Amino acid sequence: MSLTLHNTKTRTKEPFEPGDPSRVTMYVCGPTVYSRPHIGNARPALVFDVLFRLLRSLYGAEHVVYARNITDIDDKINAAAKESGRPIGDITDEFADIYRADLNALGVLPPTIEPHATAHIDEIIAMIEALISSGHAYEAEGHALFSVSAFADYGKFSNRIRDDMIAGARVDVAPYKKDPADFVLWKPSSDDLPGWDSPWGRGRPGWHIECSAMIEKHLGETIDIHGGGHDLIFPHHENEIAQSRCSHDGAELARVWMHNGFLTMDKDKMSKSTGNIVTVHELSQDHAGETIRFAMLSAHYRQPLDWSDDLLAQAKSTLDRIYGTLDKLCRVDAADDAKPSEAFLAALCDDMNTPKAMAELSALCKAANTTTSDEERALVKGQLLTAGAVLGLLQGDPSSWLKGGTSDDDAEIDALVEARTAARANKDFAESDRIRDELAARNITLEDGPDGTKWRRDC
RNA sequence: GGCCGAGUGGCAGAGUGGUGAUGCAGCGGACUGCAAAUCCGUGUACGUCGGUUCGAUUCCGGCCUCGGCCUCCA
Repeated sequence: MSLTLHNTKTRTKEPFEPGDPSRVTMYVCGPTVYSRPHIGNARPALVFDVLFRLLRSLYGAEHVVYARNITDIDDKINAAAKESGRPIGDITDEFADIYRADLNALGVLPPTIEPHATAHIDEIIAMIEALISSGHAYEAEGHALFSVSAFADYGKFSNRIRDDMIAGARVDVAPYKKDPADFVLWKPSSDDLPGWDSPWGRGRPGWHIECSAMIEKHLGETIDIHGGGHDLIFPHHENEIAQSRCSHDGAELARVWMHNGFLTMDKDKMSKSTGNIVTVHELSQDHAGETIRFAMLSAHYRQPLDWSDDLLAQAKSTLDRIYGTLDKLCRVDAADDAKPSEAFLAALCDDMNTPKAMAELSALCKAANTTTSDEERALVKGQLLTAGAVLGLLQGDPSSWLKGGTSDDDAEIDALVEARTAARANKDFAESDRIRDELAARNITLEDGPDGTKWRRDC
């Protein structure tokens, strides 16, 4: 199955061809750790988790190297530290842990490498020094600045014309800049801010340089896939490209650039600065991580997605149906050589068309529920489970899913169900219906089937 | 102003130059003691105005509306 991916660089879908199929490299811009991640922050992590799983299944788990960074030096972190009076390291550690825990709850696999910016100061300084000595950057008043005029392709990636940007007057026109579009590689730190000694004095790295330095160190000069949110195309990725290519004799930084679309709430961009957010933590209080994951993947990753309670409710209903099907197959062993169906893989390999892939899941459910062949049931069960694994879904115990996990009153419910079964055996339908009504009042729904009565918790 | 992207049936959301994905919800039926689940059936959907075409939701152009980036931002 050949993989096709949309490349931001060319704005088209292209066949994916890694430089080395035995070492497929992917880098995704991770979080700046100073607050809890909101569900919008989780989209790239989730989307590229699916790509990570897909690449592992296509090239072999040992042949994919996925790096997602942690930015632990940043002015917002400094501000949070000052406000709370806590040491910066405390804050970055706490929120990095929360980030990992929140993503874990959504079924996101840990990346192969999780580089921290502060652990790569030497590499950052070395890259800046090289850029200065090659004439692509310069020092000014304790800063190191990248000279955009030294990179002829600057602006090509994000399709931006320099004069328009400067005319916008929103770039920081600092007096020490040779050109208003030049951006900071290194900036001085006052004594109360974290800083490292450098050839340009005590200071800290600019925003973009950490990614260039960490990619070079862990993945190489040219990587296969670079991902992130749509808003990072400019300036972040444009600047990364400038730094890295000028450090590497013009070698391209990434063969494929992928950018996920944004989440909205009530049609407005979800953004920390506007407060229009819901955190992963909050969502996880009321919804299973798998429901949240399913909801996120129900739209194509490049499309905008309006996040709402209704979206989550629909995701839950659909998952209930699939798990209900799997529950009916509980006595069937999945086929030994199980693998996802061709149609499912074809959908995912078409630029990660998760909605279409999920439609295939429904087709499999229908097949399972209509066939009379045990052989086909085994086949379909295997296809459902292996397809689910690529999406990071459906790996839970179906019965447990339907019951909403384990609860203190499970035994009591089981007892009532047994009592009802006894009543039904005696044709005492008044009593059996009374028990069912009693359970219904507690959001318990019963299903009488060939394997006896099953129950599930609706919420 | 420049640059992106989007407008699909009650909702979500794929896709395609010509037989109306898929899920949720609704309706009818089968099944069931009755339900539930499941299955079967059921919807004259593609912002708008033109153009190309035998034929356009799908291609081209104009327009309208909405969102994003151009400053930190997933």
